[in-house]
Amino acid sequence: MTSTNQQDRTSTANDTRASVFGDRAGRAVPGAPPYSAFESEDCSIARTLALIGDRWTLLVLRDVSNGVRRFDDLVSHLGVARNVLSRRLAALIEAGLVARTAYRVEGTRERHEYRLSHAGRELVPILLAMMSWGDRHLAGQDGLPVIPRHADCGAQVRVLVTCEAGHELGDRPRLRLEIGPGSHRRE
Amino acid sequence: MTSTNQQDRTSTANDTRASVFGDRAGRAVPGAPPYSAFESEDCSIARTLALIGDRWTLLVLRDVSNGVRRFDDLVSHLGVARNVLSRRLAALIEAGLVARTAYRVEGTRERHEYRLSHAGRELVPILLAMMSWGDRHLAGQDGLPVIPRHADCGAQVRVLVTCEAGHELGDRPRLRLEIGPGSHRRE
DNA sequence: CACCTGAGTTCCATTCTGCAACCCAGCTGT
DNA sequence: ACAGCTGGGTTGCAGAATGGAACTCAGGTG
Repeated sequence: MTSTNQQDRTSTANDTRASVFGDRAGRAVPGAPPYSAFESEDCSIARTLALIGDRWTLLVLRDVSNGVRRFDDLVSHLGVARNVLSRRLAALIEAGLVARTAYRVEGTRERHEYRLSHAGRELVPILLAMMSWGDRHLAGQDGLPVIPRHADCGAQVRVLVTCEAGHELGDRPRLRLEIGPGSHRRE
Repeated sequence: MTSTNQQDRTSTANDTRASVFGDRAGRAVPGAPPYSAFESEDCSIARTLALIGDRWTLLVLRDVSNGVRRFDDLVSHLGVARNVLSRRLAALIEAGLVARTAYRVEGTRERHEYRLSHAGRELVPILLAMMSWGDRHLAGQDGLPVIPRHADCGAQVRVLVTCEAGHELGDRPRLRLEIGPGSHRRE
């Protein structure tokens, strides 16, 4: 309360229940319930993290997407414990992010390799966003470790936040979150 | 070996040491050392994950960026244990992603709140990329939990992968990784 | 002066990770 | 035929991270 100038009709227009996100003033749309009034689990970020948010999974996906496809290669490149890798891969296969396929090199016995599924491949933008942030904030004095390029034209690749009206929102996008139908109130 | 047709001059042109990333054929540029020949830690993804890659940190950042700024509010909204939150916040402050500031509401005693620093705000694209992936692959039948909009124009926001030549790379970008000066060979 | 609240700490029980050893199935060389 | 190697794991145990609940502490209130 103590709000001067309150127009307070419980909503701005047809109850969008908007909240702030990356705001500057820290003020929600007046009258709208705050973000914290909705379940923390009703969130695509939370659900995605439940799948890939442990210490190794994203590194496994990074390596698999970079052509490191075999169990022992992953163990030796990542330094992950074998049992942990085994469990992670099983979970990724279960979730449909990775496919385990058999192949035979001719004269050798059958082997397995791991590849990203389509859904797994769609995680690449997340990896790119992390790479970009790390490049800006955690690069050593040697320069960038890795430069991602467009496979077709060779130009450097980056992640942009844009809106459907065509604006480019920059590195620290100022957003307003609209609570959608998939959110539920707490308590 | 057993490679037919090897042109094998240890590099394509001036030693770009390129590797594949999100490829389709699984073949590295001929002659270039594979991705796995370089240290896994020389990677902005790995460094970023070392900072924010645990079970709670990204959710804390999500909540803080959404205006949930106080310790007890975070505990109750996230369901995180108090000691864990305490340690996470300390680490985030230490890393410069979050600032802890005192404020006083008038007549009450001094309180603290957590806000994202500029560097912390720059993590928002990572959160958006995760949200977008989760929206596509893990949405319930109720619809999207949350819709991010441009604070200025209200249009829906999305994350795009583009290259500097102006191409749009789509949801499953096909990349080629160039090993940069910040990478070091293993062994 | 007793009580409340926000913001943490401290102390354990449980769970997850790391390490090393072991296992097993196909080849391969002798 | 059989010992050895290699890829691809599983098992068992020690140590680290997490969850839960109780305790602390300071400032403000009735």
